[in-house]
Amino acid sequence: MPDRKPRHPTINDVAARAGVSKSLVSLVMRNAPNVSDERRAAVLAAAEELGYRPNAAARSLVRQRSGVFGVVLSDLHNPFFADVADGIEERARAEGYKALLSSGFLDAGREASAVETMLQLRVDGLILLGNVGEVERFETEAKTVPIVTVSKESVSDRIDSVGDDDRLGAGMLVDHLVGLGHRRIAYISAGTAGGGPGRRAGYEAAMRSKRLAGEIRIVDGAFTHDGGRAGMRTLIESGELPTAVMGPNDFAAIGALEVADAAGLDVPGDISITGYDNSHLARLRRIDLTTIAQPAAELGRTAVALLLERIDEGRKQRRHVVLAPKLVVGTTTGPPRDPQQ
Amino acid sequence: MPDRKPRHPTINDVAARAGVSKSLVSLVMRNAPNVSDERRAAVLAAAEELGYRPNAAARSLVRQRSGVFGVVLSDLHNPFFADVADGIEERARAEGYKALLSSGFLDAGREASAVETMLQLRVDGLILLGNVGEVERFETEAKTVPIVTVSKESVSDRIDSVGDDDRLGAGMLVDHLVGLGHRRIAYISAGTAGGGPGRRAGYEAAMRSKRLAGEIRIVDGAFTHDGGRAGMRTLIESGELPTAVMGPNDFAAIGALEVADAAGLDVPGDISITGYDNSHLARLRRIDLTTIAQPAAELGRTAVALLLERIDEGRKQRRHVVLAPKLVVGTTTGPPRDPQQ
DNA sequence: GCCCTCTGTTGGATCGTTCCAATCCCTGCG
DNA sequence: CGCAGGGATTGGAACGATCCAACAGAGGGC
Repeated sequence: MPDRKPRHPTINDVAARAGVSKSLVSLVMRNAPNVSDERRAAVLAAAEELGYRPNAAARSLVRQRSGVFGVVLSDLHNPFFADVADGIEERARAEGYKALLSSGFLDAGREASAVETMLQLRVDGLILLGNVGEVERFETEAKTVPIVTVSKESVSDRIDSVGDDDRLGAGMLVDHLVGLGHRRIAYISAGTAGGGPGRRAGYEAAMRSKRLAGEIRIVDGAFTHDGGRAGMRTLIESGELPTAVMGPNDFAAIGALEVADAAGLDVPGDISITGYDNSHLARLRRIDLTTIAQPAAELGRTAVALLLERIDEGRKQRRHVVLAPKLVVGTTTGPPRDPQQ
Repeated sequence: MPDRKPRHPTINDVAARAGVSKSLVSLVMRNAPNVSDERRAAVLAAAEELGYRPNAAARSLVRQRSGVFGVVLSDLHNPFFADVADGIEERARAEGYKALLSSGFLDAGREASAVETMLQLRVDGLILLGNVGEVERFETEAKTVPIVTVSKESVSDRIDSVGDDDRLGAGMLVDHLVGLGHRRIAYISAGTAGGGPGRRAGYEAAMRSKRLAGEIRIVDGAFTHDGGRAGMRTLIESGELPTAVMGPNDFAAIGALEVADAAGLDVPGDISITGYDNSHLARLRRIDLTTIAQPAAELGRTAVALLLERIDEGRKQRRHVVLAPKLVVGTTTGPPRDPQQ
């Protein structure tokens, strides 16, 4: 069979061509000092001619570190995660690490399998972005690799986390709405993924502290467009429309917004809608959602910093970093038509 | 120093604990036949107890294949790429491969470095999604790894590609606009990335075939929100507003839309706007962009299929697969206010 | 002239797997 | 009873890098 697929040249091929030992090639590749200029040049030339490229698998095997951080994000379509990923990559690169991503497709099983892949690759650190499944599943693996979750507080003391204060953020939205005169404020819930539980708890707590415990109303949804749609449909079909609806994130809030639009409801006249994340989706002029801004890139950078603390400084005890959320008022909220006393 | 970080257990640790040879552990792990039930059970139990996880680096080193496809996407924020990535992952998984992603951050240098990382990892195939740089840079590496570009036709005969017919798609938009009565149709260009050149060429060709060569007008932009904004601003500030503007993709078109809105222009009354991709952004009710639908998931699946043809069937000659674009009419296009003869 | 240091270079062991050939044990058949 | 054949198991040689101890040669100091 002619035209066999050429094999990758190895360090030995380069050594033979440059007339030096493989050790010297290795030194040149890692550009170590104490290599004579002529040999260095010869090795580089040989490598160039052969199209040599170090084999990361072999390197990682002997060095016992891969120089890679794995990022498993729950949903590639959520722009908020893209912002966080930017922050991760930026910081990782600055520290000499690569970031490799994998999607969990909003499914606990596929998420776990993505994590498994990363662990088999022996990543030097693992970042879970808005993961769907229970963080504690990875308790055991955290003994050998540092793991950080973003937007979801971990209760394991081997797993670090970084997020904004979801309870506080949700509370700020309730305060904002109540300040406008709302009382019947519903919440579209999104299960246990990411900041779901915290936001929901924040909503409930804030409602209670405003003496609106009786008005607490939670419908099922999800962190997706469709999830928001479903939640809003439930509310409309119930016949008892609240005057305001809080979505678990921007994505879902926009779904809710669309259903409201389609039902002929005026936003915010008939109903106010809020999101969470301040993704650039929310900032589209025609959407202009009232929402909570999370410092996405900062979240990403911090996640990397937490990994580095464990790797370089050998930190052993858990850290949970909480960043401050910020209210962003758009045009999807306003006073209710008939102010309630 | 107490509490040393535990090392990963190896196949030898499992073998010792189960009282068998490492070879047998290897056989069990790959669940080979001809292993007695009792030994198999013993090995699995030992592996479980130790939390054994195969080391992908070691495996890939000896097997000379990693079981991984690398995906370098130019922009994590572009929802169109997320759709394509879904298709890639789906098909890869079905074929027993993993897909790992890396972002090129819309920068040729960082893109090249992401590709380099993938190559060092010895991925079994590489997919470039809407890449910014010249595909031909990777001509040499394509000798050892199959490479497919999505949304950008390659002129190298070692690199396959899959995309929709950008020229045709752009032509369909021109036809649509001309059919509505438009003549002064401008195009916001986005350089050489992804389908840029094809779409632009399609626009120019269609204008000419409609005998509107004299109306061809191209302003600089980019495949981003800001790129579309800048293009639209240029048009507005020129004082000579066209009656229709075509964006190079949805993202940019929406940026243009926002600038038009902000300038108090009625869309489509004063100006019609079109995009490209039919990303779910375009389908937001409040946006409802006229655009061209690309079969995103199908693009992704096809990209994987092309890799597999090279890997499994040893195909050597180049293939370029072109899928059919489809016009999706929204409410951002309509007849011009003063129909031009 | 001898020893010591420093610079530059080298071979061999090693990382954790897979693969291959070799071995061992058992069963059935002539 | 001997032997072929098959199933189950094993040790050792890869794979392609890094790291370490060792060493050659050039000066320098005494």
